[in-house]
Amino acid sequence: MKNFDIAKIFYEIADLLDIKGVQWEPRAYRKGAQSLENLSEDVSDIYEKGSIKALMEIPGIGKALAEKIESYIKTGKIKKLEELKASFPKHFDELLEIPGMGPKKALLLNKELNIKSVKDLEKAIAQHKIAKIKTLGEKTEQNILQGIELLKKGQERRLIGFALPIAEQIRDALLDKPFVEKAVIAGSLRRRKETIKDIDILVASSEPKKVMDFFSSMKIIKRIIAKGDTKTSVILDNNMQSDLRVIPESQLGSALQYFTGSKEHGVKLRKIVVQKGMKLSEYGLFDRKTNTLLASKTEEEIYKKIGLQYPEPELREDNGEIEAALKNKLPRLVELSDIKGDMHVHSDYSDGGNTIKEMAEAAIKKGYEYIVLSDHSQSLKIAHGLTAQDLKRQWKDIDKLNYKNFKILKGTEVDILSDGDLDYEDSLLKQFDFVTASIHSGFKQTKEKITSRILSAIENEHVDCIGHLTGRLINKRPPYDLDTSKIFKAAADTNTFLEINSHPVRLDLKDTHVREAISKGVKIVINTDAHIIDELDYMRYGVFTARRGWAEKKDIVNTMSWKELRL
DNA sequence: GCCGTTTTCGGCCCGACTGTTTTCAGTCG
Repeated sequence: MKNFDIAKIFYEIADLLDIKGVQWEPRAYRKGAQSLENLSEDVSDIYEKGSIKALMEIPGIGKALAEKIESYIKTGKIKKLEELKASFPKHFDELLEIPGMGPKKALLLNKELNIKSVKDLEKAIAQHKIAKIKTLGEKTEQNILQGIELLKKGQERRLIGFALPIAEQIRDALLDKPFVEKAVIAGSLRRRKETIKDIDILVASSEPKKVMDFFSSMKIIKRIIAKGDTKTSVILDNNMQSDLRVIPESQLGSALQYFTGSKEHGVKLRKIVVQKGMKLSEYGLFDRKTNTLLASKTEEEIYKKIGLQYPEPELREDNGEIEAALKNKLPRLVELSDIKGDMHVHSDYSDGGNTIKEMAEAAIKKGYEYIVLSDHSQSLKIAHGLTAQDLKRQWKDIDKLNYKNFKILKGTEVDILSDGDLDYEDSLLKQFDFVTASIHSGFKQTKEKITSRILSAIENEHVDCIGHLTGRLINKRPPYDLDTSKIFKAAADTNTFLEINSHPVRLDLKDTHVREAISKGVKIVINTDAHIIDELDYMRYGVFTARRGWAEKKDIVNTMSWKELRL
């Protein structure tokens, strides 16, 4: 679909126009881009049916943007972007990726210190030049430095929500080939870590050369680092590294065990193997004395022969899973198919991109029994937070939508305000079926203050759940300072649920929090916080996080039907 | 650059937070 490619270009144009100091236009491009992303139909199809005129029917697309879409469909290029790019130094737009760096600061730095790239900027900071600029200062210099560090980390490790779809695309392309028997994603992606450094793929095939040739000629590959009989390493066009290994199908299990990791899990596992008079490598499990092959085809066989319960990949971090497996005490992890509803979704009543009806019908398609419509509360003006009057209208709308075997529950994502009060009165809160309370302001308050804000929300009898507890945005914003153990205890005591927000940039609670919370008796809800129907698909990332936190079905609230929930 | 009238120009979500400038500009969501 071309929609997303064009949207990306529009976003780029918007950024560059921002640097130029152009007013309003960037907003128009961003709006147009968003609109394209929300479109279910391919723009090329729309264009073919009714040319420019049909394109202009799309909200946020006028004559100018429609012409640019036409140009992209016809030529694969948009002249305006090329021209804008040409008017800036080559890596100048990278500066905007630094958190806290906007167009104005970037332009100022360029003017005062001739800074053209992140590299130039680092040099200037090392020489302490930023602090000396009139309108900037010591703090700003430090903040920029931290921003650069965060940015670099971000480049090292990409979000699983970014990496997994790419890995799946490569895997599926391989599976399509007749000379590929099996293709599996391994490494940290298979363990479902929240961030990923490179993409590891294993292929079972008896024709390794053909596999390597196909892989290294794929379109998304930018550069080949190494290419051999069993292993090929490449750099993808998104700058991630990807390693492909080819083995005979008979060794897929041992190879998968080896290349899934983690390293620590493997080390400890092999220690036990040695104690038992065996040896384990990527080629198989062997008897140490006779060198006879004991197992290699599947991971299940291998773990069984070692005398261990099979650990799901998400558990393999040497966090006690080997000890538990020896005693046959591994948890039976929750699965995506256990999820019966999404308890935190938005609609176009606040800042969502789809109507209640559209969200509901997308949820029905996923096989859910319910959603909890949880639009923002009144103080969050930026997101069109709902007033009590808006809610009355919304509830009427919900009541009109009456589905068989599917329920739209009346909820809210109510703001926990800076002073700790909730954004709605108790008399209103009690009318909701389900109340999620979240923080969207005052991120930099002291640990005591933020903790007490959350504790008071937890203690409110009408609050059912706390949304994205720590507020972190992976690689972008650190979590706020919190006393999580106090919070987990209070949540358990009051039977207030904690959310795993499944958005790949949040994953909040994170895996380790989940495990701790569950051990203290806290119940967890896995939500997507979807603002458009496509984001309902984020559910799997939340489930991954729950599994990495050793969560079972019984720990997860939304594995229950809405009747069991008794809302 | 889009949209919707007041029908061809003027408005476009706006408040919190930060740092530094002392009365506000830049960034974020």
